[in-house]
Amino acid sequence: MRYSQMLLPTLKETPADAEVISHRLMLRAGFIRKLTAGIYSYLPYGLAALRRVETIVREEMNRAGAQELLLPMVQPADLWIETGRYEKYGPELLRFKDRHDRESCLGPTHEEVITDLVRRELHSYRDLPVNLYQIQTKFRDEVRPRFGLMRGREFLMKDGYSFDVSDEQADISYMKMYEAYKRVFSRCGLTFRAVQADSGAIGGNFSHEFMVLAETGEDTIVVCTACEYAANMEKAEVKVVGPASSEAMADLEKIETPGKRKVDAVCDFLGIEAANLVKTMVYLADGQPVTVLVRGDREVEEIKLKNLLKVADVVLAEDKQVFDATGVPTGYLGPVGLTIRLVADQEVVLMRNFVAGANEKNHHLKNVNYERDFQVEVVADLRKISTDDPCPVCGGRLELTEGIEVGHIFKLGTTYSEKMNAVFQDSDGQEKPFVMGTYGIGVSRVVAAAIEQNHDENGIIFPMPLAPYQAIILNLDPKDEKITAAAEGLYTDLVSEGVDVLLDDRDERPGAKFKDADLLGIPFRITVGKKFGQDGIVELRSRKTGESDGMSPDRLKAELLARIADEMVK
RNA sequence: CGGGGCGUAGCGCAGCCUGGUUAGCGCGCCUGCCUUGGGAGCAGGAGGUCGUAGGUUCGAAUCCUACCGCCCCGACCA
Repeated sequence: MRYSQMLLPTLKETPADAEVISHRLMLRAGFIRKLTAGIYSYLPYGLAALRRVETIVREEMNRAGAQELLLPMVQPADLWIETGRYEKYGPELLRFKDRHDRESCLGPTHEEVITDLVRRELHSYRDLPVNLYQIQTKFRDEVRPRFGLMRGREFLMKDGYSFDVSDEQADISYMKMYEAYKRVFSRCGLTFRAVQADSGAIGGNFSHEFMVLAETGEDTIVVCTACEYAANMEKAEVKVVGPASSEAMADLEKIETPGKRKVDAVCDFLGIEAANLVKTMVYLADGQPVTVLVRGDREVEEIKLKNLLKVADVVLAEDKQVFDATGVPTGYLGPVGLTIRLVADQEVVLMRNFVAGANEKNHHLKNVNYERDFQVEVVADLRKISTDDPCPVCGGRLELTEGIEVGHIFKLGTTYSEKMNAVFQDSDGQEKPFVMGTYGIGVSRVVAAAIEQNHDENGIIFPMPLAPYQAIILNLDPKDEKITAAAEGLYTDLVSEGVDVLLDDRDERPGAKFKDADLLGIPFRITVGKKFGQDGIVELRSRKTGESDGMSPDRLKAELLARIADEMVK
């Protein structure tokens, strides 16, 4: 491609409404332009990067035995009513009526449509397993779109669905996708982790998120420094440390703690550690009060609580709500004698002689003990994991890191097939619901994540597999015949060798061309300038390392081909 | 949906508080000259419903009201 003929509007200054780095660079490098909140046009250069990701995804999906198809984006409400999601999905589902007054929606995901297709077309166990995928624009009417392509309302997604005869077979399909996803992100040249995610009702280790490690990530993940373990913070299970305290139980003692409501204040006042105190937190679980006990220095993980209670929503109760539910002002709540629902983090039952609120203003209790002084409904892992905790798998040291979710695979089981009566006849003649799995990759988000992970102060540094062009040739003086002939010759030769090359033939000064080349992040830059005029030398420079070598055009061709091949992740 | 901020030329901004001829600056764009290894220089030029609507006023970019749009934090979510 010739730069002079390409719609590639680079910006010297960053538009004011872009905050995160990938968004800024995508605007500056002429990738995208915003149409309205969360909705972007892809310009030729951005589309080329998107296509790179798509190609890798296709190759790996096909390799794993999946078949590509394309499902409609406009969907009838009826299907969504069948699964109950028309109500459940909420305002993120964009609904509208067509001219015949039929309720419709824009597809935010395609479980309903694919299940409908499969129930019509597949009837026998002989047809299974089958794995179908598409690469398509999704629309989710996000409350708060942000960060450019990172969280748009309209975005490009690969979504795939597997159908199997049994749970065991579905596990095999799942693992195939797990492996395929690892290959996809490796081939994209990304640093990522596959982490265990919250699999909600399904349970087990059958939900993984693929997280690209980058500071701007919206998720926090815990990774083990010693083994392969990695999990979303929300999901990370806490391994209970140590046996129960063997200390003898002391007598319960009520003490006055005037005005001491916060953990720190109580600890200072009594001269104890937060680890010897139990916090009593009241949550509203779908509106109903539930009390949670955790050690003073720990924090409640609300997702875990939500899953334990099997409710849609948990929020920390406000002071007034706490008082209404318990008759005790916040700060003096404790488990002893409390009459509302009570659940405890597993750590609490191991503690001896701890301090807790006395359920009376300005008073706390000393030497409280589980079982002797109070009972709870459930003991479970309810707190946030911390870097003090050991790895739940190997006991190693944990680290926290930010991640961008670029993929999510999930074993669905028969949830959808049962609701939609999608069944096949098994070898024994019985009708059975398909066992399903669902697998998504945020294609446009992968591009954003790649930029988050690969840039410097001058612009993007594309990993070779995602680069829209592998090399850019700078003709530094288009008015010089000799230089121009050399640049054009190199361009023609490289194109015929199958290299994706951009030729900067614009009538711009050298500085502008250098700046743009850096900004665009093309892995190799070939400069044809006055050194060629003098000694027949052209320059080959790596965007990543900044190293450059002068050489003859012939040598450059061979050298470039070898280095491109070298940087393509197989 | 709660909190905060912002809408003035394609982009980045000033002017607004304290109303007053023709609304400025830098970059970009157009023409010409000149220049060609890190976003040059000179000269000339085009480009504006000051987000929209209403109000106050002799007079509104500036004050008031409503609405619309955009960004950030939170809640939520992939």
